[in-house]
Amino acid sequence: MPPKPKTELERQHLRTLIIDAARKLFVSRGVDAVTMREIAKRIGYSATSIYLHFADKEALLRAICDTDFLALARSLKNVMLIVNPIDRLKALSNGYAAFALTHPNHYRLMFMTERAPCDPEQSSLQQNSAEQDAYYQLKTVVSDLHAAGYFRADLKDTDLIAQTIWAGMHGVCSLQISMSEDKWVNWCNISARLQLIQQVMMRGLMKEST
Amino acid sequence: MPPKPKTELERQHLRTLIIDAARKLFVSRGVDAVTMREIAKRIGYSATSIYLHFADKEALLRAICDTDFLALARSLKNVMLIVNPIDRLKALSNGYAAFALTHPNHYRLMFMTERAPCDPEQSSLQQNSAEQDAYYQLKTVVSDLHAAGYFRADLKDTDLIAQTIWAGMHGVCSLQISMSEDKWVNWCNISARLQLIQQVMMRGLMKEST
DNA sequence: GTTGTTATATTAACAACGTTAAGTAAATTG
DNA sequence: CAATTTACTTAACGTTGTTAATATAACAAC
Repeated sequence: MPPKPKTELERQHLRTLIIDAARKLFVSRGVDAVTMREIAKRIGYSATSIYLHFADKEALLRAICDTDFLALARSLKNVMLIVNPIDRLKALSNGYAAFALTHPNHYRLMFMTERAPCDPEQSSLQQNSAEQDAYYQLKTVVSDLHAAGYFRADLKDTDLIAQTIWAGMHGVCSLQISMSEDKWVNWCNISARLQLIQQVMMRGLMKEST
Repeated sequence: MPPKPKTELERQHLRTLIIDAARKLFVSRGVDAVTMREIAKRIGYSATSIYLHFADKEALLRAICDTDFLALARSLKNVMLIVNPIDRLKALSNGYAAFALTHPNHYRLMFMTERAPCDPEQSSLQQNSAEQDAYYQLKTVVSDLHAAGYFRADLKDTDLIAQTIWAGMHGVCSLQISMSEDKWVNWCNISARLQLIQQVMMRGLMKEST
């Protein structure tokens, strides 16, 4: 393949090409199949070419994570338009679970794998953006619910509430992803588990009247 | 090293020697450092000798998991003696979290890593044993609480309740293990998160009167 | 006691991985 | 047109998991 002359910011295009190829590999063949050589093959380049765009595999995986975080936030963008905060929280939870269970390998990479901690300074994503930051989306709903007086009187830290709700959903989703085939446990239907954890979160965090 | 004559069931001893060496490696140097060669070095054998006792690395990891599951159940054995089921559930949750957070690498291996599903038939552990099966321990407490009429009227499936409590605890612990260094989220104190999820579970699952 | 046979371990070696070094061809620059 | 730079490739290295080939020691049989 003949080496072309220098290019402007179509370097960026190549970066996203690499990332997309890797993400498709993730989906179709799982984590272990995502090798530098295989990624390169998919885009018609040599494996070493990837190193012209990413310092190492870790950096590439981080970039993939960024893309996935963005995809998650985008998939939740519409539910943020729901006015009623209770309905919005339910829809947000359901959307989160849907993302996790339809993209288990991506979810694994994003939330279940050891990785150099994500630094907002270095990320391409905008923190506290309603369209790019899923955690901010959750925190917004929690804030709205808090302002409307839904939560129990002793609950004042919106971060703490948000992280607890997240933990509940993440617990169900991640157990489903990594252990649902395990015969040791008599697993209940995933829908039932998702429904109950949401109910429990609501009941546990909110005032009785609700 | 001179090859000794055949041995009886001190083969078993060698197996546990390998497993223990690997587990210590897990603790001290993390998942990536656990290579067949490094394990072998620790026990003074050649890497290929391990294959006389385990089919492959997966089988060894599964055996390590078994040992860890047993260790978890053992660490919870004493709390099972608590008579009051509410106190017992609290103690069980706290013990579970303590295990997870003091042995994060083991916890990762047990509950957060892709692995051939554990088949009770092949496991060395006894299912439904109060001393070897942590899930059974949880289910027992849930059953006791259910029998004593603590749970809301619409909750009848003890498996579903147990799995939901588990998911809540697992959610907090696993997020702590894999994301606590992440700067994107303004993480609250882990103790506060553990306390709140337990409260929420109790309130969410049990009758108001409690 | 020599001879097999078997069990236990070793060293060599392979394929696949991430990654670095060295080399090559096209465009740009003086 | 020579020199440099850019974008890539192929070779190669070190480390993995794993298999093949080999060696050594005990036991059994005659």
